[in-house]
Amino acid sequence: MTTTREQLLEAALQLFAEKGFWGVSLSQVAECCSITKQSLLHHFGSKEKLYREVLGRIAGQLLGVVQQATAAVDQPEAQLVAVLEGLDSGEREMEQGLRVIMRELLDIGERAATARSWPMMSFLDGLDSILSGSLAWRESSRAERLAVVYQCLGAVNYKVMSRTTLQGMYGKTAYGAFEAAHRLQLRNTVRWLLDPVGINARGR
Amino acid sequence: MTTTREQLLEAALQLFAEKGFWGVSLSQVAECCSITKQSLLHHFGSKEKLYREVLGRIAGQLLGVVQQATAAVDQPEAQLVAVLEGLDSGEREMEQGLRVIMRELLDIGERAATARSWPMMSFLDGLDSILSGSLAWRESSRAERLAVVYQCLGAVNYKVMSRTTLQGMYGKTAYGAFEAAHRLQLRNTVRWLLDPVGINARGR
DNA sequence: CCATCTGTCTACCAACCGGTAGAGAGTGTG
DNA sequence: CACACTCTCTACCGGTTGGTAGACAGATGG
Repeated sequence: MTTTREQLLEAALQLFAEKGFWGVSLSQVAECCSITKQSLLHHFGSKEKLYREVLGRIAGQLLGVVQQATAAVDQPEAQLVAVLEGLDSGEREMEQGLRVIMRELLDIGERAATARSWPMMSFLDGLDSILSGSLAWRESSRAERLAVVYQCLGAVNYKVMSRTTLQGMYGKTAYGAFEAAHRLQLRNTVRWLLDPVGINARGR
Repeated sequence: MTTTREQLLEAALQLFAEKGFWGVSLSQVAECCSITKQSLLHHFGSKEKLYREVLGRIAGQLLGVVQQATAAVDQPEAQLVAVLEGLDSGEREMEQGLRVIMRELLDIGERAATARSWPMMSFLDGLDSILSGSLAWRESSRAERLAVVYQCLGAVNYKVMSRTTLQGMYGKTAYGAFEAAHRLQLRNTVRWLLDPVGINARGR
């Protein structure tokens, strides 16, 4: 049985993903679980704390994707692909998490003043160590690896963020074709990025 | 001389970029130009209309980047690189525009119900036609080209969105190294993506 | 000189915001 | 039974929101 607290967190995740921190009111979150705003406040103390808890959940989820990928397969290339496809699995909770993270990225500088440790740090570290394990990037600088990681993450994230829009713009079937092409394209790119033969061609 | 109206639009762009539609109040925008909220409303009628006008400006700006790139150079590869580097030029107004667009992407589904034609459509079309002009993608499907476009756009956008965060996380000098690596990496990827020799290797 | 238009202002509105205080209900636990 | 604890509730707070009504100043133009 799911506790009220958990239901609240789930509803908060969804709403924060859809409308962002400033776009969501506590009463809206509470209403989703058919309780009053004041009961919600009893559970979490403040809006900021609720948000932070949601953020923590997402961080854990992302870390889980990395751990699962590194445990499942051996080759760095396959691991990276597994992570990226994990993020792009289409699962609702994952998409919502990525949306919140993206909003968090956009909002930083505003609420960031209230010292909130960036929860994605360890996730990035995980990806970095995957890359460090590959032949192609074994002796690269951290900046170079981060650039590669960011290129992959950017491609996946931007696509996930755009899903609703693109579906509305092109229709569901056309979007399906795009999604398939994007997935294939990304996999090929990763293969190329981690191909040790191509090092010189990449101009490092 | 810049009119009050233009000053307001500029301030609105900056604030919408920083805090999003719901995070900005009309009084804040007005305060930036030292007038009252009610005077602002006199100019634009409503918050939604002000926002739409800002969005229109950004769309024009993005379109300008594409037109400038296609006018300046001939080869599709160089054109695409020019567009991407135009987006990533570091210019304040451009970064703010991209941030607003990203927020718009995230918010859609919420305010999208109020029938707002997606202003990025023609921008995407421009990139699509650049790609169509390349040897590698001349006979591809629209979905395939869109996948490539999205991969590039995603990489650039995600990096621009993350700038503040990464600078705070790694420091300014380390971020500079990352930025250089990312730029180089992206250019190499574009070169590879548009290389007609590699078509079969990409598994199409 | 008068009429019109533009821009800004003060004053105000109902609605909602995040958060507090405190009461009541239900559930163990001694 | 009595106490404590968890949860939810109603009632309320000061402050802010987007938006309206109407007055006033200054320019423009017939």
